[in-house]
Amino acid sequence: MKKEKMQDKYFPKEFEEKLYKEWENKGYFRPSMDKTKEAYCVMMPPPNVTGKLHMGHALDDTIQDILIRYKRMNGFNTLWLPGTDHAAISTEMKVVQKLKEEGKIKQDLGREKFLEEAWDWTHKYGGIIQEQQRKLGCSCDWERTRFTLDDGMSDAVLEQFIRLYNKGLIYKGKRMVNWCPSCNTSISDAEVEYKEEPSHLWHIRYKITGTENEYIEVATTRPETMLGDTAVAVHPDDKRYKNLVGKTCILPIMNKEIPIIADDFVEMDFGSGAVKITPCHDPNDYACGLRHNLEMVEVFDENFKMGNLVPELKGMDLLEARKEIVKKLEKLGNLVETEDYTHNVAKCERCKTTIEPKVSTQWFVSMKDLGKRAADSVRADKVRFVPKRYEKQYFNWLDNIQDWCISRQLWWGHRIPAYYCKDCGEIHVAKTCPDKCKKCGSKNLEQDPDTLDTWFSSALWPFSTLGWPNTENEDYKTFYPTSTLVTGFDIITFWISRMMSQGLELTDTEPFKDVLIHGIVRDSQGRKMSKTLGNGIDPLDVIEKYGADALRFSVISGTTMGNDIRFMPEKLDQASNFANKIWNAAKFVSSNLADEQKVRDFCHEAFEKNKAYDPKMFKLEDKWILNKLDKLVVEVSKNIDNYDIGIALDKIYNFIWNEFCDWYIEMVKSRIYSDDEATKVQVSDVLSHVLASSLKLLHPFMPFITAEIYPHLIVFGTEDLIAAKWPDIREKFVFDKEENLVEKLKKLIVEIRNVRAKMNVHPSKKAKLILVTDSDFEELEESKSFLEKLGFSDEIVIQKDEKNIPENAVSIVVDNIKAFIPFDELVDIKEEIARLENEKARLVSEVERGEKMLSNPGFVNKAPEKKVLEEKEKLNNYKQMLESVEERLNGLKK
RNA sequence: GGUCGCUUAGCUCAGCUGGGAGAGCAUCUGCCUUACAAGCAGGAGGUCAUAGGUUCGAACCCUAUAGCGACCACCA
Repeated sequence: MKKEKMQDKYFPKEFEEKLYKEWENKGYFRPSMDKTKEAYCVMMPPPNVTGKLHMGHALDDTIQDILIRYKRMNGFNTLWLPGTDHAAISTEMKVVQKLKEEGKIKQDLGREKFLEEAWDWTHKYGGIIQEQQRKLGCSCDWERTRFTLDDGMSDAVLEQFIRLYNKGLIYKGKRMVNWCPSCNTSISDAEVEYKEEPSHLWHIRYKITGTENEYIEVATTRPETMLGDTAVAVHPDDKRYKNLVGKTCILPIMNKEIPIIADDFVEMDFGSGAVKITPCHDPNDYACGLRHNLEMVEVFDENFKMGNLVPELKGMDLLEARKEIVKKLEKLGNLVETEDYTHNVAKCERCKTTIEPKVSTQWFVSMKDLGKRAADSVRADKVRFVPKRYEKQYFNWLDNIQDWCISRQLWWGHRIPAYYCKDCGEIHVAKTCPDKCKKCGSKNLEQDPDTLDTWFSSALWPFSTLGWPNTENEDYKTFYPTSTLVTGFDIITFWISRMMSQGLELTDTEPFKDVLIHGIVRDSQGRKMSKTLGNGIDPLDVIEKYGADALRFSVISGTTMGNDIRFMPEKLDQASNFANKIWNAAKFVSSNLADEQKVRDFCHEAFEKNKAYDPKMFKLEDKWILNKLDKLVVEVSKNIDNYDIGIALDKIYNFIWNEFCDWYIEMVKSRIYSDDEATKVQVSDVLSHVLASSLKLLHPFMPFITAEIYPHLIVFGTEDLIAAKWPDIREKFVFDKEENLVEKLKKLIVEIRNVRAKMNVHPSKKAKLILVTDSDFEELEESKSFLEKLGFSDEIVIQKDEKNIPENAVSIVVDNIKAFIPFDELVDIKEEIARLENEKARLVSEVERGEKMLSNPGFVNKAPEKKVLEEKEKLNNYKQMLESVEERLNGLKK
């Protein structure tokens, strides 16, 4: 079969899309479901259904794709399951916004119509990201795509809710929750972020009841809440206020008598040491209020405007009211001081609105036991975090966990499966509405209007996607628990800890074995990419310009797991230069291969099966590259297994560029162009094998270019690289000796070149090269052709002793090889002596260092034996070299 | 406030369990050598933040300090 000629230039756009379609059509993304193979499964963290791909996804997806492709090539039954998340608040906000633009509001529309709108929205904008993931080359099984609001997934959520409820782990309770006045819903602690804002600390004095001029001073950042104060608290040990505890004071403006109480949550050192207690509008105050059985007075109305406590302020915006109240207090003489103060303000993660604490009835998951189990499991090493340090963040969260508020006052999401009897109030938790109340028999039942936190369904992702609660289906049995979870550190608390706790509770096992944490992608200045800064880089623009392979390379090369990545556009140049280099090398190799059948007949299969190499088949440089390649395969495999994918990629990069292209191809060019067919067949075979193997190693990282090139080579098995077998791992490197020799010769060549440059020898001036060596004699004989590359020697003579060396020859020593180049009249003896003196000085210091090390009893006794032997050998080499240099020097000086 | 991380070449970053400092880009020198000038061959450039300690030996382990960053908690 004649191979098609490769395109002249590397244009990724010309084949990336074509290849992807081909892979998808041929079903390569589907798991093999071969029961004899070990399963490997990755669940893609579901992006927001209406989201777009950003650099974070590009990184996350690339890592996962690398793992999946690697495992696939290693014969695993691989499943990478993609999907999207309904993203409750985020999507609902967008739909509300859209309605607003049409002049409609959610409540007028009604629940059913609103949900229709939301589904329309989802269908319209959903799936964009999945198209983008295809462009990136993600080899996930699209046929198994899941959406968190799918029927199956919804059923899993109901099952989860009911099971936890029946076990008493879900309860409904009145609590102080974080309330977002803009989203109009409660949100969980994890959805709150804090932002420093400049503000003031107002010091206000409350008059002690029954006194004329005695006050107690409190400090607050929110004077507008003082209307709802129902106590003043001091620390029980605070001597300043000891005598006041139990007395009462007068709340200004309201002119209300409130108690002074002692509670040890008060910090004596802060402010005045006395705190006003507003149970309805501060979490600490609320807790304190419950402890002391204080009156609960709401200051605000349900829209977070001022309530009716002071009629003239009714309906006023909170910040306005703050000013008014401060004015009033000042007038009344109760304002003591206004201090500048920056404090952390709670903000809604989604819409950045200031969060208000609010007492309301919500559903909670009791997290204490669940959290402990999740933490213990990682402590017992049932799940491995990579890098390990992120375990601490995980523990930190779980060890201090609060109950999880899961109800949201939204419509877009899984509706809480709780039905209330309107007659007797009985709660029924069930998948569908019961016919009648189990207590009073009334048929007047109504479902809870609230929906569940998005993360409640996400917590089930590793198993609900596989068909749970049906644990008998093939996918669940095969792929659960999953293998590796890949995600960013920002989501450890939101997601990982919850998947762990829910997974352990509902499936009785850890949902994954490894957790691979990566950093975030920052801009070139190290800033977070954000919409407001406008510094985001659109991965699609990058793909358009440089190709997906370059993008993938740029986020993986030279990075470490868990560390942030600064995105340097220069790296894209490096990446596409690399791709171009590969392209050209492949073009060269493929167009110069000998007849395919002859190559196959020759010895090609020796590479494919784990056979020992036949040394007679190869030239020195072949052995060198083969040995290097085999070592590379071992190292890269090990690196990927350890998730050191950045290191793995850089090793492949270095091998292909520096070893294969710049040395091997250059070295064998004369053989490639040879008229002798046997020579050509031989070198074609090695060229094709080494390049094809490198492409295999590189394929997980840069799938497109590798797959495009691969069929142009002479390969065994499938021509579709995505399904090719990972290169064999050889136990023994039989050509270590040859590799070593070539490295020496490479050094020698460099040295010789330097000497020539130094001596100003014209390139056209040829010379004789005499190599003297005690060992490796045969190999040196064999390496004559290798050395011919030097190009300046008329003649290469190899001998065992230093006979017939002309006096004026320049000498170069590399390990146990001595080279002499008689430059005839060209050699300036003085310069040569100077050069040798330099060389001698270098060697003396090396010998000194070696001797010092080896005469050090600590080193000899404590260092690993291998290391000591290495050092000994090195020292011997240096000594020999030194001897030879000295000899030569003495000869010249005479 | 608690926890964690980072500090290595001009820039961006690697450096596995301690055993002679690395890559890419930038820069300098010489090459338009028929795969590739998006290239080739060479070179220069580092007290591995600082100060102590452990060790025969420290970029790596320990302690402290400084600068930067992240996460958690939140103080009214």
